[in-house]
Amino acid sequence: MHLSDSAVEVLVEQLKTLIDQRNLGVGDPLPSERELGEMFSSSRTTVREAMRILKAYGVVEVRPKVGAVIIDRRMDAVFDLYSFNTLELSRQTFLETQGFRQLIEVGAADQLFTRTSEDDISELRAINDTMREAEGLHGRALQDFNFHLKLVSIVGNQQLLEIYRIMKPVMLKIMENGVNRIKSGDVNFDEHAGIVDALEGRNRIAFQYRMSQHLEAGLALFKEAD
Amino acid sequence: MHLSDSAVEVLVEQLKTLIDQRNLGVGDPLPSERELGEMFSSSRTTVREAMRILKAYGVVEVRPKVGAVIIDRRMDAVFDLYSFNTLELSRQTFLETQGFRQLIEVGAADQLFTRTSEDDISELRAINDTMREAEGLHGRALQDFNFHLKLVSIVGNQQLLEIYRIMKPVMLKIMENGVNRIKSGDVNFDEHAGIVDALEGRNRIAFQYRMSQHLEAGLALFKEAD
DNA sequence: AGCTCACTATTTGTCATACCAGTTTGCCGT
DNA sequence: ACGGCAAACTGGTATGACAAATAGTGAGCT
Repeated sequence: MHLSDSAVEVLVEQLKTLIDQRNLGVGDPLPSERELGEMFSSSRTTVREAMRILKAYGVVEVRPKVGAVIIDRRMDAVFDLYSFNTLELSRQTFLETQGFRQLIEVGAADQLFTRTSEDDISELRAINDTMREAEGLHGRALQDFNFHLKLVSIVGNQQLLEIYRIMKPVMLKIMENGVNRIKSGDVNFDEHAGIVDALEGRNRIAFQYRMSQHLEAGLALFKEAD
Repeated sequence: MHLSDSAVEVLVEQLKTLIDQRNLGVGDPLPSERELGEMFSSSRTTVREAMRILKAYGVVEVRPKVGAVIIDRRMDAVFDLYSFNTLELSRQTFLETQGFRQLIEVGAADQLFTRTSEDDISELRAINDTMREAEGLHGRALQDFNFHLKLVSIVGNQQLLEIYRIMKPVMLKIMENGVNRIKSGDVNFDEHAGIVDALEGRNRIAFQYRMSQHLEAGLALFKEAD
């Protein structure tokens, strides 16, 4: 996939296979930097740059004298990614994320219809109420996210939940933009309410139409902004 | 946030504020490594390690012999995190992966119906033919994967494709087991053919039913194998 | 014996330097 | 004004050196 054959990136792959082959897990140590350089015929500079990548990914922790041990703080790494608040979301990031959500949340109608309970409906409405009364842009965006997260959680797929957890920071930013620049909080509240109604009544057409509209609004704005 | 005293991580923060202060956005160039070292009284080694972090975060792109420019591929970076520990992940989430596929591929019927062209249909059938004639378990599983990947690619969501790319090893394993222990290659071929027929005829009920059946088989195996 | 503490050896962190292989820039001659 | 060519610049890697940190060792004391 990677066209660039930078020695560092090659080394990262080699380290990956090393971890794989030796069946190393969390807590297991890696060889020292000089040793790795010896193993893969690279300078320590190259090894260190590769280790920086692994550290940035949150898969190794390095301490002087003790060396590198395998960890799994990838979630923290994701959080770090979005410490770059200064950067505007790129158009591509926005479109992809929103498109993905649309695919999931519109497409999950069938699963939702068979799985949603009365309690789920109540909870969705409660979250929506909370959102309307939430203070500040960030607070409303957070509740907006919680609403959609609850929807996805009803589907009951752990991996999907994990993906949403990862994408949470991006989604929050999108929602802040959406609530801020496109719709007032009340419009958002009404749209959510309509979605819940359609879900409760198992109205497939209405659900998918309203969900599409709900997600499309932000998408359209961004498309024309290009 | 981080209490880190490491010079590299300090430098990362400094670069972040530099980007902020100069109001740099996507496409803007950064000073050269030597220049940055001069600015922040650091060696080029330190600068390079900091740049590695930014690269891993997907916020800068470095073109050799030219320089670094700001980008925003943080989404890609997020999914790079999951290029690690595929084996371990797979054990935990065989069921979830299959459930996820079901969610996507059954749920994407609407998108598929509006987007699928004649050429897509032909290609799907060609892949299916290739699968029937493929040699060996692994070869058939690979073509099986290609069939489903093609389906997903029709949906046209880049992020979803990326997820499939990441899950590929897990899916291949599932498929090898499926083809090996449950169905003969011919059964698999027939199921695919039925799915393509339903897709071509825009028969929603048939498509979703057949796809569910097709994916459910592998799921059942792992349920009982557990 | 058991505990304390200083020391040693090893490892990471950072730096300075050098060289390579391309890219950009700008000057020079026409 | 323009084309071509060389110098300056840039990232990629290697090497060697030293500082800082710390796990492990072992001497010395109680």
